[in-house]
Amino acid sequence: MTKTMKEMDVLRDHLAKHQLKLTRQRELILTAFLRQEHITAEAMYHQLAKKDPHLGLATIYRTLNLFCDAGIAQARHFGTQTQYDNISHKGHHDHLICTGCGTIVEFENCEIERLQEEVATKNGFVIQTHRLELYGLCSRCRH
Amino acid sequence: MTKTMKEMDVLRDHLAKHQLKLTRQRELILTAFLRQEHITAEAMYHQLAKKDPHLGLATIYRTLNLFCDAGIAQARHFGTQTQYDNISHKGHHDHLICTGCGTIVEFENCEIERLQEEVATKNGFVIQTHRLELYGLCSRCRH
DNA sequence: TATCCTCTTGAGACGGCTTATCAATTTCAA
DNA sequence: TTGAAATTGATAAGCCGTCTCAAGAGGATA
Repeated sequence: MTKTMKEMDVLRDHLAKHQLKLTRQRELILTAFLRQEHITAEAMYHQLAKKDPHLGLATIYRTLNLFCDAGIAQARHFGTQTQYDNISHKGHHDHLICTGCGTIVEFENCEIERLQEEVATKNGFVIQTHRLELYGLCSRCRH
Repeated sequence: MTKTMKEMDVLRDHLAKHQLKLTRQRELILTAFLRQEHITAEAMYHQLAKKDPHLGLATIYRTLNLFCDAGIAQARHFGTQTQYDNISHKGHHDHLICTGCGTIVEFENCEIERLQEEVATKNGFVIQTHRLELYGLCSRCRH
């Protein structure tokens, strides 16, 4: 079973549970979405314009938000725009963000993830996803 | 020397260095800002409406952004709004958020914070602030 | 302290991003 | 195949934050 199919099943499951329907547009957007780690609605709009010139921007926003509800995507506000992160990659990508120049460095740290699990367990939670963003100045912006 | 005075001096210093002026509004907003850990422009607008009904929202935005330039505050996008964090505030907490019922549990974990510093240093960053949110199901919502 | 140049303010216009509206279309269970 | 219900595309509307500009305030200088 490919990764794409796994996500598609998650979507199908969510749709069934909520009396929603699987449409051509939702399949198209999911397929495109799974090819990236994160993307904005606007960027996807341009990316898909070739494949379906009539696909509306509103539909993309609606669909990406649907993916968030289904647990496939996660919205992250950065600057004035919303980034939609692919959660299946997300588990291992946190962000260091320079408040000076906006540079984003991705990192992963198993030890931090382990401690997160520990905190969650201590509070009776089971983690589905998380968001960790460190804001500061990169070496260049400090001078 | 009180904490308020220390921040006020930082502001004065920044103003002097950039040929800016210390106004009644800037003093008022700084005093209010230092009383909180983080606040939105809109919230501060309502908070200060009693003290100065003519204080404009644009002035609050401009002033909070000025504080960011001066290194007193830090802007962080949260939801659709911008949160202005008080950088000198140390008692920072992170959040465990239940995706089932919306319950939010605050926690702090020194070990995680230490590891964050480590990651930042390794990448040449100096952290100003951070945000850590763990999303999952609480014990009640799992059943 | 009075003067004067410059910076700041307040009010509202403006612009970018996202969501709401609604008639036409599509999905899918029966 | 049919029909109720969900979805779509186009665009209007809404929200948040910034810009504009005339009126007002700060503060260096004498």
